[in-house]
Amino acid sequence: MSPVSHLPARALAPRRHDEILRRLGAQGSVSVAELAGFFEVSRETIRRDLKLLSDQGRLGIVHGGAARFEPSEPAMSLRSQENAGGKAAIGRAAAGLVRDGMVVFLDSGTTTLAIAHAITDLRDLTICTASLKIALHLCHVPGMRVHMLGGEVDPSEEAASGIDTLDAMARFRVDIAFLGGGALSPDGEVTDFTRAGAEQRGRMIGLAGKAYFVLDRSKFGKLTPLRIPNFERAAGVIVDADPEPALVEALSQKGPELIVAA
Amino acid sequence: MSPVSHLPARALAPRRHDEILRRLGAQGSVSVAELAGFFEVSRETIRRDLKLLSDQGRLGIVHGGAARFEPSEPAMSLRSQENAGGKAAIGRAAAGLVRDGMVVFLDSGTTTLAIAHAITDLRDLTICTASLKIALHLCHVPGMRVHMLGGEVDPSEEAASGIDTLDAMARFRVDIAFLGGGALSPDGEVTDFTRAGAEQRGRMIGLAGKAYFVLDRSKFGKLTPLRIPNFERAAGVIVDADPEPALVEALSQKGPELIVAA
DNA sequence: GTTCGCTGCCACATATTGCAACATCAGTGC
DNA sequence: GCACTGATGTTGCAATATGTGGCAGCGAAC
Repeated sequence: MSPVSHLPARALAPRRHDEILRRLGAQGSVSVAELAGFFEVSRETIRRDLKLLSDQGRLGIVHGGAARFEPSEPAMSLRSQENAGGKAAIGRAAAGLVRDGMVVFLDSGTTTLAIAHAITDLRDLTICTASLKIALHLCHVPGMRVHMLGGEVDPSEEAASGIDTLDAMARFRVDIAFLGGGALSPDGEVTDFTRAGAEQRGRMIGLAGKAYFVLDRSKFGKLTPLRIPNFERAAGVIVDADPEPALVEALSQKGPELIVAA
Repeated sequence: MSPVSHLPARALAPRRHDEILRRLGAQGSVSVAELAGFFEVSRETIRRDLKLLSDQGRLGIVHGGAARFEPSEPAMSLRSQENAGGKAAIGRAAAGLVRDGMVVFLDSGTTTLAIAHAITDLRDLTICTASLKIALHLCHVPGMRVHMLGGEVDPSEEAASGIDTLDAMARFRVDIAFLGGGALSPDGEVTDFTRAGAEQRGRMIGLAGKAYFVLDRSKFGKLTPLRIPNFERAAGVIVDADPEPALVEALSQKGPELIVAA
């Protein structure tokens, strides 16, 4: 029977959505049965709610309920192992572009961490980064000033991100920036996993005197969903192996110089 | 009819995964039998969960259970410190003051790092810290949001400090703050080494609902040059041993409660 | 009255789980 | 080193919970 007659007014859809999102924030996950009981509606209704919120990208649906959305990228500890040699070569090549006294921005990521290890010979650098590990490493190197950008910490990157980070970034005058990326697409463009990441990197291209992307060979020809704004204004792309000729050609059309690290 | 289920609510898969990872973070390893008992599911289910998480590279499977890869061992990093036992006791006492859902500020320092290790059992905390190591540790605990405060990194503290940090701090509504200090002076006051540190801590006393200082016994009776503004408005001082009676008396005159951790 | 959106019910598809039988592993005593 | 033993890991299968799509009832808006 329909639960109309003497029951208190049934919760409106937006009210359910608010409550669902509130619970998600509080508990990390919600179950369909639990919510159906709470709102006194059928499971189908809850599922439709979840489907809707999922389409908006506000949560991820799992069997039996929903969970906070987390873009799944392999854990940091795993990625740092992959292609360590290539990353080190990129690190050395990148370090060669840096001069004493510069203000250097280092993005989060395992390749940029390799750069952090490669620039310890330089003097009087000001480092600007959102990566916890990079900050932790470089702050112990004499003659370096490290500025940590604040923000909400993304566990998969071990770095701050979000509005506060963008905000903090804008305060610096950066001589040279090294940026990571999710992939080097076949048409010669660097793309990213998340909207926020793409935005942050695109912003930095504009802020830095010179901006280089660093991508190891495992990122070649992959596809991730988001284009990086301003990409054509980057100074270069540093890689650790020759990409496909078509990719090289496409990249040279766009503008950024291709640097292959030995 | 109300579509409420009368079945025993079974834990959602993501909830199990969160709990498993949380325990891994806290204890370093988990056993299949233990988890099966806790969730009231069969061992096979737990094994399937572990297999899944292992495929994602978030843990390693061993005979009888699972262990984590990264040796960010709480035990190791803390044991290497002086008076590790005392700090751990303070950590537990501090964790006892925190409730699920709170916004917690953790100052930099080894004693507050011990608190970070002790609060991994709690749920849905928002952590606000300037310490790189605290952020790095807690960002991997499921159900915690970590906000890193930006600023220039002080190598001796491995934490951000300075004007940007003060600025970022002021944006948060903090329920409970745990602050370090340079010394517990004989007249029952917490003092600090630097002007900036004293200022930052004094500011946080005003911002937080409750502010506790944490000081292990090695800080008793020492003298450092700077008084902490607002000290008398702090909620308490947590220590790991009974101080001199005179010091206890002086402290009780000022206001903050003295908590001696066992 | 009609249309439209939301909801609940139903039948059927799919996913997850527990059980049971069997294979392996880590100790233990000899 | 070897056999024994209890605990742990694996696999196939059946039971059950959950997901999906169609359809109809009910109000609200027009």
